[in-house]
Amino acid sequence: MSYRVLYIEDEDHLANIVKETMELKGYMVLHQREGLKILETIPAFRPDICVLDVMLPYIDGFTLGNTIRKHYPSLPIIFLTAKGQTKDVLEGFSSGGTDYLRKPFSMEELMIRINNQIAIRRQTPSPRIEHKQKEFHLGSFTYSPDRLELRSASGIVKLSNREAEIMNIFCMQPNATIDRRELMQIVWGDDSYFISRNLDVYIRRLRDYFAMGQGVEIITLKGKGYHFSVS
Amino acid sequence: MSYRVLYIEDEDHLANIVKETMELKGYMVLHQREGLKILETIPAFRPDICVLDVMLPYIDGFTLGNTIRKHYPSLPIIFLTAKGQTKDVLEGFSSGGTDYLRKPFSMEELMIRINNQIAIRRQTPSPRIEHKQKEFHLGSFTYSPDRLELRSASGIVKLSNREAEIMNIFCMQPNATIDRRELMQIVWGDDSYFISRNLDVYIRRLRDYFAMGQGVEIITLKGKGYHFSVS
DNA sequence: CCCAAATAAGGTTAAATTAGGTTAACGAAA
DNA sequence: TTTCGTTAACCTAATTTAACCTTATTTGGG
Repeated sequence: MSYRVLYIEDEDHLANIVKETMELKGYMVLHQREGLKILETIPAFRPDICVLDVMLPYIDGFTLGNTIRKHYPSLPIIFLTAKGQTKDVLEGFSSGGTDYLRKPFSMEELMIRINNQIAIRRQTPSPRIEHKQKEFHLGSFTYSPDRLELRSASGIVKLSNREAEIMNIFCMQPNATIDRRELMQIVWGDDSYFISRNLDVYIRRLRDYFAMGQGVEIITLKGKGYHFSVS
Repeated sequence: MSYRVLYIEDEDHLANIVKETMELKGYMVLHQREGLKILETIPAFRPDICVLDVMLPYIDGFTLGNTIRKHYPSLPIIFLTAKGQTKDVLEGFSSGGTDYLRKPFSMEELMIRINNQIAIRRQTPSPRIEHKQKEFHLGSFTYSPDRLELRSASGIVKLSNREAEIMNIFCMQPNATIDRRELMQIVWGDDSYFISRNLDVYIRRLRDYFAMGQGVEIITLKGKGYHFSVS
């Protein structure tokens, strides 16, 4: 089983190196440049661990850590702090960090600490991340993520795993733009060409389902992603 | 309240510095030069955390860590490793360490990590002691893990050992995704092809049972595992 | 500055693959 | 000898791959 790492880092160069190394070790990594939408990303991606840079635009890492801790008390968080900032480290732990690493760090060191945090957490029988909502009302449809069911006047459709994963992401952000690459990253852990055709197939299926009722539409934003339009 | 640190270190000079610094910070420290009698020391001293040097006479730190972990699964252990010994570190974590520090370390760093480990442990409500529930109410069913019985309006089904093992795992995480490989690892200690067909057989049997009532469903998440849907 | 060709992005459909499901039968333990 | 767990052969459905199609966006000539 491959573990899922949510990694927030604004420096692209560093991020790419770290991401690739982690992927080589068999982890599924979702990298984002800032944490504004983290409360939507977490239930969609269901990470086993978060790795947060501390210096981030918009929201700093510690604030982010606090937010995560509030909603997901048992999700491990590793902070990446700038060197020589002990005060920061203390603040980091008080804001819910379970470990930290000073920059510059070796990948080896990071991997060890990630493995360790996941191992510690797995010993404790802790609840996995669940969908916060039991049901979503979308136009003339009702979607239940627990039962993977899409209900409407014309009947019940059982969604497959992949179909449901995409639905879950859409439901987190109704009437918003969902980035195509990000979507692929979350569902397939990859955004290559073949996955891309693959996503198309599933979008097609969802559109078929939604055509059986009213009020929901998946609108293509070419070059960007999809707009999940719900009324 | 002052926390209690059990500190095993054979270098007297270093040990004194560390001990004194910790005491200045208000910790109660018991320092010993080797770990031969650790299983007598722990219940007597009741430490909140153990700090173990790795290079020790008679018994090395990792072996010691293993022993401690066996008897006190939730007691945090910090290893102090010689520099440049990554292999050792990995071994250390697998032998139950919860953190480690490379020599030479700063006292500040050690204090931070000790505090953090104690804090983490305090957060965990009932650390690692499995709380076995007497009965689970699942839809129109009642499952009793003690009696291996699944009761519903249509009668009582006696579950076999294997059936119950799988049920137990499902009941720990209702409405969550259970990884297929992980499930096989837990029940059979193996996730090979034949085990896989085997699991299918048992899933089938459980599904048959649940078909006799309502509110419980085992949903396949292809490529992932199962979703134990309970209402 | 406009329009058509070129190109890139996404859509459709069906075949291929792989993961999982079903059923029956066999053998070991109780 | 009955129950349970495993193996095996065969079946079904989700997912991926592939080939081909359509539409938006870009580009460059007039």
